[in-house]
Amino acid sequence: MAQIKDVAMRAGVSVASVSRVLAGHAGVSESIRQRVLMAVEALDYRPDLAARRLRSRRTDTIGLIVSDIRNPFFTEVSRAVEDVAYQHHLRVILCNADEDSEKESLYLDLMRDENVSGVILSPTLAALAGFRPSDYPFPVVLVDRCNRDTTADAVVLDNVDAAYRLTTHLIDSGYRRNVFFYGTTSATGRQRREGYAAAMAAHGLEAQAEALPATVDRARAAARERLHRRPLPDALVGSSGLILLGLTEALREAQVRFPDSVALAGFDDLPWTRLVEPGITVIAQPIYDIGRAAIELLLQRIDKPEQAVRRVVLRGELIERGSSAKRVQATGLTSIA
Amino acid sequence: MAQIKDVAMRAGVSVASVSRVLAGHAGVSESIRQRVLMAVEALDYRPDLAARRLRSRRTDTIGLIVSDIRNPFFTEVSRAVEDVAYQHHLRVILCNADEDSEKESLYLDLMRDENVSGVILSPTLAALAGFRPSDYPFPVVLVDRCNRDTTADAVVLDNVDAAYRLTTHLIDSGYRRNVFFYGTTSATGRQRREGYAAAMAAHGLEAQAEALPATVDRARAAARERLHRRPLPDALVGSSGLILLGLTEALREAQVRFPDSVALAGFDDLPWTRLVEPGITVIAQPIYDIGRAAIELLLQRIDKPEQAVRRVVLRGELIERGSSAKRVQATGLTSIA
DNA sequence: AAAATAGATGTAATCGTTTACTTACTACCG
DNA sequence: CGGTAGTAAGTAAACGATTACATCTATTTT
Repeated sequence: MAQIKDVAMRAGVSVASVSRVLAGHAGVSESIRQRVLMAVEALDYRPDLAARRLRSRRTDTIGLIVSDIRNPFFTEVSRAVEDVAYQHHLRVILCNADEDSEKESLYLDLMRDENVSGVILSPTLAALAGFRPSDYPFPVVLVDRCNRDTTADAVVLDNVDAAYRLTTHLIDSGYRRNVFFYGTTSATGRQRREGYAAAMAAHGLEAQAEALPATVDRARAAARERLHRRPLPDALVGSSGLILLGLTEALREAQVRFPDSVALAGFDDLPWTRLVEPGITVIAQPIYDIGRAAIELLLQRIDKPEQAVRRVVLRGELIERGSSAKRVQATGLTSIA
Repeated sequence: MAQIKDVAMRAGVSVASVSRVLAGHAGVSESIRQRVLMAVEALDYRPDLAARRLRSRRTDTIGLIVSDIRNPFFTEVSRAVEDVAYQHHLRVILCNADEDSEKESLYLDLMRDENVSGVILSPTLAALAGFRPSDYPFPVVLVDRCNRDTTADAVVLDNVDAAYRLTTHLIDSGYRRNVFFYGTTSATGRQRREGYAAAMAAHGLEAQAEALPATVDRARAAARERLHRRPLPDALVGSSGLILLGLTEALREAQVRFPDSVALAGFDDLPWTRLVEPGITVIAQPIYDIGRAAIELLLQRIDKPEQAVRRVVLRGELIERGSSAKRVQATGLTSIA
């Protein structure tokens, strides 16, 4: 394997010059530049990254810590992050913290060991409470989750507003007894519940929110249980893609047709929400953009560590489908046997 | 930041002893061992990974190169790989090659630069043709895609057999004019087409296979086109989860009900295949197991580079659902206006 | 009891870069 | 014309571990 000194020798220059050419530093004559590049080419020289990282104290690596890459939201975020990162010659270390704050801080320690240039984090509630960027030896950008009072770079959806609009849409469509299933494990679920509650209150309706861990299984179980209680809800609302999936499965399983018996709506415009007849009304998040904004914020922060803290809030788009079709006013006939 | 010499000083031993204790090497007395561990604890010492990697020439990092992490198949594979890798204190570098052989070899070069311990690769056709593990400076395990004559560690599904069983099931259920939509960009699609063709031939039926790039959009377009031609197929079969999704969208869009007008079946037991009424018949792949087998194979290969080449073939499970329900024998009445 | 061996520990070389510092040269200015 | 910048290139000292090799002690062997 060719080393930098081999290149230097072949080009008839010092190793310092080779290093300078490769780093793109100014102040190196064109003739040396050319000779070095030719030698690099001829020897197929590739710098040893371990040595470079040791000496330069930079790793050009970032960490991405999410709860679970299998959650389609984070899948898409990770794809965006990786696209942009690789374009900037950065590596990405992906970590699944499984909504477990212990695992999360384990991974954050790992990031320190790796001496990463920065981290994109979708924090657990524990990490978010009293989160201070200065507690970490690297820049951190929060994604998807962030409290109102958190002072850190962050990219989030307008959760409260989106849930408010979704709920209002249901009410306007004639559904009044709307039950909101939300994840308690993250700040996002709480904020969406808040928007839901506000919309219900604005119409003089009683909020019924069911708190649960944000998994498909738990959502299915909770919905199943709720469908056995009376009075039956007018609509079920899921605060995330996973929860919405669980709700949908429960309705199918109980053979409750929507929107005839119970309407349905939720978050995340995943392919299946279009396929399930008659289509599910959702708030579509610009997920790829969220990921891209996060990595771009991080790149800027790495570049200018002292720059003012910034928060990017993206707007969710309401997509109306059959699952929340305007209710035919035949009150009293909507309950199932 | 504490260094190894600080630890050595505090423990009253040499740096070599500290290194040996941390590496878990034998031949170090219990008393020194204890003193070192206490000093490490007291100073919160964390070894510098760049230095370690430079000197030891090992990175404890592996590469995972797939076409697109957003493909649920690879999402699940990556989760399995990461789970096992982190358990073994290995980092994972994830790369999306987008089914582009140029990008793929770019990433393979990157793996060389990173001096990874090994790579798990879902190869493009170009990479697979004449693939030789010895062409790479690191061990490679193939996943999902592999030719009959490829001599390399690999983990794949019994593609030919699975497609054969799926097709036979359709034929047995009364569907004879079955059109197979398969991806040409990977070896997997071709193998599944082979199984399909064999099953059709075994029943004296004419195979109709539509080749296309394995994306949702292309599959939807191809199916849409086919649904405008006459005679209408008895069944559509998709050779992957993405293709099956495209087919399903096309059927919905054309308002063709399945299985009444046209039956439907395919690969990958994704959550939505259960939700779409009346459920879609699929071959379920043990995806997590595929990923786990791949990383385990890689770990063993790293451990014993000279070990014989191994191939793990996992069996797909046929899950029958409504989309391929036994046809009511009312021949001639199945075409739509 | 001397020699050989094994085992624990320490010393210092090494991994392959980047970069601070030195040197050489040129050009400009008073 | 001497002195002073300014620029381009080179020399060698980091970076912080691991590990080959040397050393020392204790034990076994002859």
